Amino acid sequence: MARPRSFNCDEVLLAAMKVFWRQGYEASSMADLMAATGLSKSSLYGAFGSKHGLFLAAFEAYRDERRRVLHDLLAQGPTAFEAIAAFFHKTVAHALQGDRPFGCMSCNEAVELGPHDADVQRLVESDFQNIEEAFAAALARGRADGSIRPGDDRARARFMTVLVVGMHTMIRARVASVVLEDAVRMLLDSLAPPS
Amino acid sequence: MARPRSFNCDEVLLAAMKVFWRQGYEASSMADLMAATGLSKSSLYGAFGSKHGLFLAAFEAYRDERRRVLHDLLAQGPTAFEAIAAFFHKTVAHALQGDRPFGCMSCNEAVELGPHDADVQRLVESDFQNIEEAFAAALARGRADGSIRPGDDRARARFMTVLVVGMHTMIRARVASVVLEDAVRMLLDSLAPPS
DNA sequence: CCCGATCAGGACCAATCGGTCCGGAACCAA
DNA sequence: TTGGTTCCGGACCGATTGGTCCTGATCGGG
Repeated sequence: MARPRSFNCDEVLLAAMKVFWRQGYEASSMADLMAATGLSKSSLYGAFGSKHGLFLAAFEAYRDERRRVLHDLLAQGPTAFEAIAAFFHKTVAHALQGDRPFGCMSCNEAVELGPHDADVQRLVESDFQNIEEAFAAALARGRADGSIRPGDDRARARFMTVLVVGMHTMIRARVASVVLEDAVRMLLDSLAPPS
Repeated sequence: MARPRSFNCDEVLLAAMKVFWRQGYEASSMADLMAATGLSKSSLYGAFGSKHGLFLAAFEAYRDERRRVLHDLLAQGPTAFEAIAAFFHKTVAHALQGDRPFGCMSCNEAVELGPHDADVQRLVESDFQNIEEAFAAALARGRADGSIRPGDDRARARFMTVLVVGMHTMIRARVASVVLEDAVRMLLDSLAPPS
């Protein structure tokens, strides 16, 4: 045929995703995206059609990647309780780290584009659903290994999802980390088996 | 002297606040604000100096108003537990209502401007602090009237703050209300005194 | 070899943005 | 009445935006 694509689509989407994640959709200009991806405007429009198309592709990549990481994190560790504890502590630690106080891209875009963009709303919803399912799976494991107090696991998974969303929003606001630590402690207390 | 101000500053700020609340800062144009406030561009710039100045004034009005409402809501009712339960149920009901799925302005601006605007970050932080204090006061009342299980009230107030922030973000994303209801139920279960 | 596709890069466009300025009408105190 | 102030509304500005189009160089399969 002819000359093939000379760039890696996944790497381009990853670079674009970082820009959108940090700055949001409207605040990210095509110039920013060209610089971050290393591609020319012609190539970006040729491959993704529009800024919005590039955004949706990058957002979808974010969601899929996050789903993988989340399931992996919550599946490891000796017990489900310890996996959950490690996950939340790591989330708080990221907030302290300072170089990445960008929160969660789904939360950010739920706020910015959610009310006006059905495609984005759908992706946000599926990401939140993924989080809930990952927690539900971890709670099921906890029920099996006895590391978590018995309870309504579906409701608890939803509860934890809301908590994670709130934490990420507050991380982006650079709230004092002690607030997050206290919240995590309260959650873990409610999950720990009765002594 | 000369001709006095012919508009009510509070009403203007309230109108501007609604626009910013729903659309965010960047997505709100001066034309939107002129239409909502009923003032001309000249008057707006004369009174507030800039779009950013108008925004900060409107945001501050939001924070102050919210502080009042929150303390009032959590102080009424026969017991602290019932006041807290009513507050969370009302929050969820607002999400169902449909005509106001705008979430919380502080959460929205924490996401949009928080990372880049120190003034906004300060206002967001103080709003979150106000929420925490309102919950702390309610928990103290609950300790006195025996309607709430004893525990670490400061940590619990922070926990509830994170939860509220998460709920508002998810409300803006138009998430299924059952998720919020489950989360509220889990919270109230953890606050209810042992039977 | 050579056609067809992809690349970079810049010219260019219409639209929108926040902000400034000006003219004239409205208003009130002195 | 007069002078200072506020109001509106529109003209105007420079900057930036997403998007289109074109040129030319580059590359690879038939």
